[in-house]
Amino acid sequence: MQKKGQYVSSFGPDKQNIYRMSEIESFFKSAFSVDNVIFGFDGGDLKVLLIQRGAAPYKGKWALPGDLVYPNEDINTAAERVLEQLTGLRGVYLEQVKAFGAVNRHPLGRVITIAYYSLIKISDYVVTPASFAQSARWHTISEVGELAFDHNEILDACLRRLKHKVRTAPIGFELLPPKFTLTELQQLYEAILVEKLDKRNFRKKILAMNLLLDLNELQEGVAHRPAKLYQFDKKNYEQFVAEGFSFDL
Amino acid sequence: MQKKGQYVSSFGPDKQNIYRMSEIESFFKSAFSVDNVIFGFDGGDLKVLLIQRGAAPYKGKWALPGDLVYPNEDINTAAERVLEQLTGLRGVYLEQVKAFGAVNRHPLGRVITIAYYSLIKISDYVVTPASFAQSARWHTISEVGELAFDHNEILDACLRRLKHKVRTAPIGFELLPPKFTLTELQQLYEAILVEKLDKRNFRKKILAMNLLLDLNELQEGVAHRPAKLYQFDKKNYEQFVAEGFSFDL
DNA sequence: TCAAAAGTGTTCTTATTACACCCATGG
DNA sequence: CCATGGGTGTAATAAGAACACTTTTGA
Repeated sequence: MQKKGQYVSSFGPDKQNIYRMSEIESFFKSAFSVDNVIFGFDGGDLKVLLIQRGAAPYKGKWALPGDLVYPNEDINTAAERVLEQLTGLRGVYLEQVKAFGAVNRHPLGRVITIAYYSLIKISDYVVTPASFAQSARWHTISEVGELAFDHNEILDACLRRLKHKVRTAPIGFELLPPKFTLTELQQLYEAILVEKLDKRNFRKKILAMNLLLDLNELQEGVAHRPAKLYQFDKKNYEQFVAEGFSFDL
Repeated sequence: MQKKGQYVSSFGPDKQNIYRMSEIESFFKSAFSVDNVIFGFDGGDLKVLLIQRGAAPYKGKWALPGDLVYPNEDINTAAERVLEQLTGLRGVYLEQVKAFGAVNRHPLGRVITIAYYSLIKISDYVVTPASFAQSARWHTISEVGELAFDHNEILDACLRRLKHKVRTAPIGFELLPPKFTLTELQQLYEAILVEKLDKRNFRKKILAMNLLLDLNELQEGVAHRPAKLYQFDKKNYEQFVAEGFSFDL
């Protein structure tokens, strides 16, 4: 550990010569990456999109999709790029969670990674022809085994963040098709929160928010009473927020 | 932007030769830093400890204390080191918030920073002889002006996190001396939340949690009825958490 | 006519809010 | 004896939890 007084402070108040390479070059032998926990929902389970590694280290292991951040690329852009390269999707919900920076988290060098999660409609995802995408598969959250690197820890942190966020912001809809039934919505929440919810209380609460647009359409071809279809009313939500409303489920 | 199929994925499933320097060396021309929002409370205002920069860039501007992360140092360790070098304190509350990685956030190179905040008892802080610490001053949060780099954005993010966390975990006590009155505790919450609280309701709620140990001691030397002194009961808190309790104010 | 999921209200309990006066001390 | 902040309880309202039966469809 450095002794007191050598403090640098974002290139330091006291270090005039911070750019002498003899002093500073070792700081530039590191890299940063982004890793993206891509969540999907198939009507029953919450899923995460993992790729199987084709090269060492951790060859054959499942891992989160990620990549090194390019020198001229914002970290958010890097996360969007990883998502788009794997799924072809743009403009989906994406949130940074935190950085993971243990010294030995990557066996081949010092790599700090920034963890993101994104929410996609699983039906929008089609396997792209790119070779890396061939090795991608959806995994049910509860059945994810041991992952490469510190990716289990990253997945856990993103899951915790999602569980919290889904109760305080209307982001659950990002995982559903544009038209959905109240039961589908409830099952989504139950899958994320890992908790059964009371049907009547759930419907009462969500409908009272006035965020769902009743499409006056019904399910078709189901062997039971067809459910009404709803859509998330984003315009209303934004107006309510402007008036001081905050989503709370 | 890279074209599809060149995806690397934490050194990639498909890149056998990722370590050929011709391909990868440009990723290692970056650095990471930590920046630490050190909060304190003086009985009236929430404060943040800033340092005045003595060198370009942003010479003379106030900035968050921070430093580059050493090649063999965990990021949390780096944040602890920054805190200790500036304040002499160890083992205080410290939490990572998120990474900031805009390409041009640092004018002299590509530096991604990981933001932390910490909570210290302002009375424990004494200016250390180290030269960098001479330039450190406590600033009332509401009076912080324009800071160096993207430090206003970082401060805002840490403040938002603190506001949330202080309601869901008993971390407010980290900012108070070991013995405190209920009014001091309430004023702390009011300063952080920027909101007046009802005295009776606040006391009822906090005392009902059984987290405060009544020390059977009174304030001395005050020109009014002396208040009872309390202490945070960490043992009780940990036991309650184990039993399923969660702090909520 | 059966199976399967949709849809719908009320009661009870718990938490939140609003609010005003007497008390103990030092100056 | 005055000024200052400490300390206390209750009633009204709102939010959350528990709970069961009828409806509509396809097979």
